[in-house]
Amino acid sequence: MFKDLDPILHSQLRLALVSILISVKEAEFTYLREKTSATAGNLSVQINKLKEAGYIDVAKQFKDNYPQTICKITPQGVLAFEQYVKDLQTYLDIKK
Amino acid sequence: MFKDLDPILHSQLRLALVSILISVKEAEFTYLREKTSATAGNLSVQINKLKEAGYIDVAKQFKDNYPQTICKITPQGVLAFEQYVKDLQTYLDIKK
DNA sequence: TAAACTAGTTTATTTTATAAACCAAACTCC
DNA sequence: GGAGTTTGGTTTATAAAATAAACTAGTTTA
Repeated sequence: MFKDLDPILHSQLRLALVSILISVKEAEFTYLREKTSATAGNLSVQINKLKEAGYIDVAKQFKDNYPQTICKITPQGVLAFEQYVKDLQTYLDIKK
Repeated sequence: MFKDLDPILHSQLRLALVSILISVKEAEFTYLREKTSATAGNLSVQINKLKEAGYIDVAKQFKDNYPQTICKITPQGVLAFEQYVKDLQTYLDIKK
């Protein structure tokens, strides 16, 4: 009946991040921070979890003398998101 | 952009419970336990949270000598669920 | 009448999410 | 050129949540 929901994605902030990254393909830390209104600390932690899950790739570099963190969704991340949406349907489609 | 998700409903088990209760209008503890495969302890806790949030009504009685707990969704619970689904769309509809 | 089962609740443990504090380097501007 | 501020984060601490384990109270069965 109900499918188990991927706990990595069943988190408001991480879901938002993956949602953004699927639509833009690549985004920097500060952009993600603005779009999600997350605190930097929380964002840092959740980005790491998504990275460890293999759902995003994270590249650190310097831009205009400042550190810059760039995130990109992986094929695995796309699949996980699609599966999550499918699984979620089992909770939302209410058959009368 | 992203709407905050009702934390009461953004939980796999509680979402499943509300989902069931919207479709059946009334269900007993043991039925909910079977449908969700939850442990009794977890179910007990989550039912109480939904009750405290005003999303369900809980009635305790005896049936065939055994205690029986019956849960029913409230109008507020229906509204909260509908809002949750709407808010969730902001995470799932990806505009390319 | 002892063992096992029903239908839960309560308490404890683990896991998560979040916030607060911190860090290093770069700018600002007097 | 040094104090204070800002950028772009990370790490650590705290709060909240989910879950599991242990317990209660009573019932049925052998």
